Amino acid sequence: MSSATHNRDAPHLALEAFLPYRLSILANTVSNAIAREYQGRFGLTIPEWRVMAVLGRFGPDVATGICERTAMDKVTVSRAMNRLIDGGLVNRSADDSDRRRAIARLTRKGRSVHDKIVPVALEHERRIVSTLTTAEMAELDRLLAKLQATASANG
Amino acid sequence: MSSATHNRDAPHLALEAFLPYRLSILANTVSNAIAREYQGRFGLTIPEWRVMAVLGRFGPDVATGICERTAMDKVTVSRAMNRLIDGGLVNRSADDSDRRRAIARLTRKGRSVHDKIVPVALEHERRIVSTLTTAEMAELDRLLAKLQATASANG
DNA sequence: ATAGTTTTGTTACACATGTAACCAATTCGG
DNA sequence: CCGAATTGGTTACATGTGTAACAAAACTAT
Repeated sequence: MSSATHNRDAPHLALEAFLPYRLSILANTVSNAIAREYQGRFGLTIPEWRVMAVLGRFGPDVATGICERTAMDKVTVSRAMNRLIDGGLVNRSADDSDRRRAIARLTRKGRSVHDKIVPVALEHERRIVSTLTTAEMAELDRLLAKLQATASANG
Repeated sequence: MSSATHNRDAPHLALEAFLPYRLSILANTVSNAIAREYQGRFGLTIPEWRVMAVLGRFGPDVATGICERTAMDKVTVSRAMNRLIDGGLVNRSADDSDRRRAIARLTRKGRSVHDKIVPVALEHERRIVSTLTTAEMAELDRLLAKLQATASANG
């Protein structure tokens, strides 16, 4: 096993304290843990589940709307939607007033799957934040919002 | 444009407040912003830069060690290392006491690139956290550590 | 009306990724 | 010792991803 000491005489990045790195690890750990559940039980990928969550949360929507709400690429959304349609979880109907647009909505089956996953996802989140006090949760909320605002602006 | 109101009478997930989702967006926003800089200027991918950061931070190491420190898959590390070796940024020498192991280290060129990127990465991080007070930074640090510990345990 | 532009969504391509299978070196058990 | 299990690392395959090119529909403005 190599030493845990770091180089003192050269510039280096304290990776274990570097915010982008920590955020990335944390986000992956959390997302993957939840994803395992709905991938195993329902065969859904992360983009697929996100599309369903948006439809369940905000009602029928066009692909562009889902892009905005999920921050996912439109290609990713397009493909996720097609897989959901193949699986019978979502259907799509043309918008008569603008035939480029296709309005997606959860099917009865899709709604049923959605309603089964939501509690699982919420329970998972609850477990993860369960070590935080109410005040800490509020503070986390505030800090994440602040960071996101700055990061988006600098993007 | 569809309404911003949500479904009140069915279970739904308030995506915009859902922690895994927010973490994922934030981590991607931040990582991509920094990645653009070292991809554009040095042609490095995120895994490649992470390998270099670990070698610069902790000194020569075997692939397994890098996997542990970065939480990246061993295949990802293997490929990133090979690209770095092709580019002359890293070299590898067999460990005589265990010839399965190959110890990677930054070349002079690799060290030079590393030393150019570190300040850029730190400056980027500084910009992002610059809206936080010292107390908020400390709190963020604490909260992320707490979340990571719980998430890892539940993984 | 109609040419040019914008918007919505899909397809083609190039590339990154993880799982699983694999090879080679080492260690473990008898 | 010697075969079996383990470990370090790479390769093959299937899949996921984003950029760019594209097609179709709808605006815009003469």
